[in-house]
Amino acid sequence: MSEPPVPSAAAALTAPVEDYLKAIYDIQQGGNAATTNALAERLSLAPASVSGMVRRLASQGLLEHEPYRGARLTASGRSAALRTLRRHRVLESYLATVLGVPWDDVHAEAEQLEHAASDVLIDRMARALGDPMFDPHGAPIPTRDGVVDETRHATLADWPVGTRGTVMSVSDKDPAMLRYLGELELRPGAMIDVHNRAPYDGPIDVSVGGVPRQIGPTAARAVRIAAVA
Amino acid sequence: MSEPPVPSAAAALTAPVEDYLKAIYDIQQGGNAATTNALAERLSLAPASVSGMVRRLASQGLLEHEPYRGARLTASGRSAALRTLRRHRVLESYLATVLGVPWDDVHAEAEQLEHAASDVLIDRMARALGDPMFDPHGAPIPTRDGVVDETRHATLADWPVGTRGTVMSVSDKDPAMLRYLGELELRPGAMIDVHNRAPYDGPIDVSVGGVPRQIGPTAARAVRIAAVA
DNA sequence: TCGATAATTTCGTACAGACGAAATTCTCTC
DNA sequence: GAGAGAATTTCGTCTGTACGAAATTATCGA
Repeated sequence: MSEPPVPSAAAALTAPVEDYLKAIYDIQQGGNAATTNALAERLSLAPASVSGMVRRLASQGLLEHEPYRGARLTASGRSAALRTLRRHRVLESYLATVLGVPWDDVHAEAEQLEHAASDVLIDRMARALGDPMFDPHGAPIPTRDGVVDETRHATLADWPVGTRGTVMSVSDKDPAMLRYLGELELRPGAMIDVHNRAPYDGPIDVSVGGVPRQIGPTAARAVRIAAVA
Repeated sequence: MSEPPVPSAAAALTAPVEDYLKAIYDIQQGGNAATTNALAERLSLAPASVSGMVRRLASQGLLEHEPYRGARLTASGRSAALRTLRRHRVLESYLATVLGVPWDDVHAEAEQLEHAASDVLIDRMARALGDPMFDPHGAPIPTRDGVVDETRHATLADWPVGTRGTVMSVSDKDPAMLRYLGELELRPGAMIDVHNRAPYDGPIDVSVGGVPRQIGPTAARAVRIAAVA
């Protein structure tokens, strides 16, 4: 009478689980170990909570956990993370482009909707936008089948003085920071020349699209740059 | 150090709570008592679960519960229900109109999204549509301040033989039913003449926009009609 | 090599939401 | 007015997710 458990049936993931997987992916992408504290910090949770959840996710085969060492996504965990990431970024793009939601609000809004929107709906939105490859902050949008460009670009804080570059992406984590970067015209696609960098984490002299600006190291670390093609 | 509980701070409602309130509103709107069993049926939950939740909601002031009698929304419960209903119906309208989601899918999709979308986003969507008053199934959309037309229209099953009417709305609960009604062109705005009704819940002879049709009583009860203006 | 400190895990606990089984209460009919 | 049957509630329990406090383990400097 009752449903026999089908081993391969991918039970829908809960919102918290999707958030954990996304956070782990993100931290790993940054080249760091997805350690308990790092996750707790990123998710604004107590380390004790993370410990418990990580154990559970490991037992579900979504990640591997070496105690005291951190978590690494398995193939299935990674693909779940990318599915969520795709939703998030398609939503961000759609909200910004079609509905005119401000640059600095789309992240928070997408953060909620990504757990509720169906894959078909996400695909519809993507198609309506012409299947964009990047979201409004310049982050690459995974395809339906989980393919993403994972190139890690340099940060404006590390960009060599005297060199020109294009803004590839900006971090979407902090709305206030985003507003600030927006005022400086530091959006994906902007052309940047780095003129001078004061030592000891001092301000950086740049010009953005020809306009001279000074920006601090924290803001500079939120901006990713590549050489002009 | 810790937050003192602010009595009037409207703590965000959880998705299950919003679902309960919506269901109670709906049942009351149908003129019935929001009894435990009715709620359990509507929400596909065990009666025991409903009992517990109803007690909790009563203690939060969202409804009044007379044991063994049923629940009635308080003013604040009602306004929460209408807020959710607005979200639901704006979402349905937006998905159908702008994104081309099929008539019979919008309900399920909106059911998820309604708990995640912010009020500002909903307002943006509504504005993009020109602040429509009805959703794709003809149900009235509450305004931001919780005003709705609560007129209860007659059902096609009760519509007097020999009379003409306009379809005001169709029930969105069952996708298969919706598809069927769609095939018969029974959409809001359609013109209907009722020619004959066989006794004992028999089929009804109608014409829809001039085309003769026969429909059964169950489908007829899903269609609401008003006199032509 | 030994602590001291920091990171992590364990443990007991809490709350929301759900369930089945058992107990209760209502209602309706005779 | 008394049961019978239906509706409802209570009770104990389960799962997921979170927490603080305490115990454990790792690491790094002396």
